[in-house]
Amino acid sequence: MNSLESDPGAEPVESHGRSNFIRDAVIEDLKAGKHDGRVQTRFPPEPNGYLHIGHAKAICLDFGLAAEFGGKCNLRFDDTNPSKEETEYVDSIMDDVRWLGFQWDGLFYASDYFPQLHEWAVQLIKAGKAYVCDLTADEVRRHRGTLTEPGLESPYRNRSVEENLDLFQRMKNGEFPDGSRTLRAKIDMSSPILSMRDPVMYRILHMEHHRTGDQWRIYPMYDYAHGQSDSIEKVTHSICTLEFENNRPLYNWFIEQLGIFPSRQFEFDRLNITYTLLSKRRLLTLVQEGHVKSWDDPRMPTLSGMRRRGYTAEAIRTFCANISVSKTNNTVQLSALEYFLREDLNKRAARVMGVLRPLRVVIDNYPEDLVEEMDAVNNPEDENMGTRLIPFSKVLYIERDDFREDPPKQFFRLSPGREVRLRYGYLITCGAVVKDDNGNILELHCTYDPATRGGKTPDGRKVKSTIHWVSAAHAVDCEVRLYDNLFTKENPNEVEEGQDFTANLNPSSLEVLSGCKVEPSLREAPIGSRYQFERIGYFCVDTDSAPGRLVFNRTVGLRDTWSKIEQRGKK
RNA sequence: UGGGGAGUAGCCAAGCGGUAAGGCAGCGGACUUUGGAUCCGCCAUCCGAAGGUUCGAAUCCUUCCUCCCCAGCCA
Repeated sequence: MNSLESDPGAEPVESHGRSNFIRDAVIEDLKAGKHDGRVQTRFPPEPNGYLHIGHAKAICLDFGLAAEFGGKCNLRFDDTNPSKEETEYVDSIMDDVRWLGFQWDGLFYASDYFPQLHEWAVQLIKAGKAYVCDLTADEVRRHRGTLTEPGLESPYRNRSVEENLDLFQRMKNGEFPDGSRTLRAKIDMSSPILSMRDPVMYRILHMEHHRTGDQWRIYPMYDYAHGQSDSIEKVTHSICTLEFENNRPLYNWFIEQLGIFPSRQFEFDRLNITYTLLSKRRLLTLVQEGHVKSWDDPRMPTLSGMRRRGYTAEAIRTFCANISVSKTNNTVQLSALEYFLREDLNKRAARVMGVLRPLRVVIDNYPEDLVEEMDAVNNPEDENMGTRLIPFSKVLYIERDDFREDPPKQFFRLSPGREVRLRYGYLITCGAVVKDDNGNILELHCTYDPATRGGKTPDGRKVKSTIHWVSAAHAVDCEVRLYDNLFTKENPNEVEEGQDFTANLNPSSLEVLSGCKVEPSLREAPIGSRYQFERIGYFCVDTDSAPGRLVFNRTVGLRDTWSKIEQRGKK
């Protein structure tokens, strides 16, 4: 997994400076001289899964703001729940952030702050603001009340400071079993804000932590750890997603009670994309239940999956900059992501010719043993990428899709009696169609016009179509993996009663093609390298490749006007 | 239902009292040795609804409607 080190993707990140309400707030604070003009953010993932494109939006915001205003952005792992967290995730997250093109200032872990957090808890107990509660999880829930009814105070709410101190110490010492007691903040059981109804600060968990080992038997809850961690690092703008708006009063409460640096929380909308699931929990399910091969399966919206599929960091950043940041629930169409992907790949990917579904073509009037080297442009968008030579010979492969025995209206490609251009080759005219006993087309016999070498037409004659090809004797065999949406529904979460999102899985999200033919220049193509197969799409060399065994991923297809016309004709 | 958020085109999204930016998608056309790329044009008399204030309202006020989040010892 993650074996694309060859592509650090760390181009310098320019700040786009596109306006959004959080950026506006930062500018306001700067104008007001807040924090002496200091801007500091943080990206705080929990290491319980791989990062996906939704995280990329947050990363671009957090790091982008810091970069734009000369501030700092830390990477902080929110590792307060050892039951879900692993170092594998920590490592992948660091890889992904770097690959996206960002470098953190400080690298921290919430677990670094366990001692300080503990000390503050003791301080709150002494101040009568926290107490040890012996209620079970179930009892706590029943005491919490409902949306419309106030909660009930815990019978343990008014223990003496001494008793609380003693009990908390013994919790810490590991004297009590999991779930038997908690430390709770003493706030207000009748608050209309549920998170203020004496929230749990610490729970007992006899569990190995990925960093602190068996040092702790009590672990702080998110609400008790997050704001203080921000505060310790002197984060000025703590940016998170909308669902945490409910937690903001509590975030502020701890900071105020403790009288520590007042980090301020801002919430923005999380990213949704059609036909895509962006939830670590669900992505974990896909991996664990084997619906995909791994976290970096190219069909996954994880950054590692997208990277393996051939996405560039630049394309993802441009996408994030363009969808902007607001507070509305939204679902961006997949086509928007693909647009920015193609836009970037168009500029950087070398053009090559590759035939996915080969159809043999014999040029009857071409000399038996002649091989000509044809000049081809590597990238019409970038002259600096130069040219290369492609061998042309008597027997070629063309795409099966580029031939129709009985061409529909508007089909401009090859058909009996018709002339087309072989890109950088010659103009050829189709003669005989050879079939087997079942009527399957085996090969085509064509004739070429020697005056059209390189695909030129000295007589000014026009052909309606130019198609790609590969010389049969020189072609390199390879496997090509075509990907389609992982889900068949725009909203994969929309399911019938009794089903779960896996019911919307697309059974043909992966199509493996073998016996594909690519031009010889690709023989030694390194893993991760990206190409445009002319007229087909963008492809990259997959990590499953090995010497003598080339595997390509289709990153995304080219815009396909013909298929649109054809679809329209069918309706 | 108590609390917290949000409603501008098919999808994102600017706009902050002076008469609806931009992008994606779509449609038309030009160009083309990729049906690619590029270029040009079209695409909201209207901003969830209804009232009101104002010379003037997407922007201010009132009421209503819809959607999202919160009742983990998850984050």
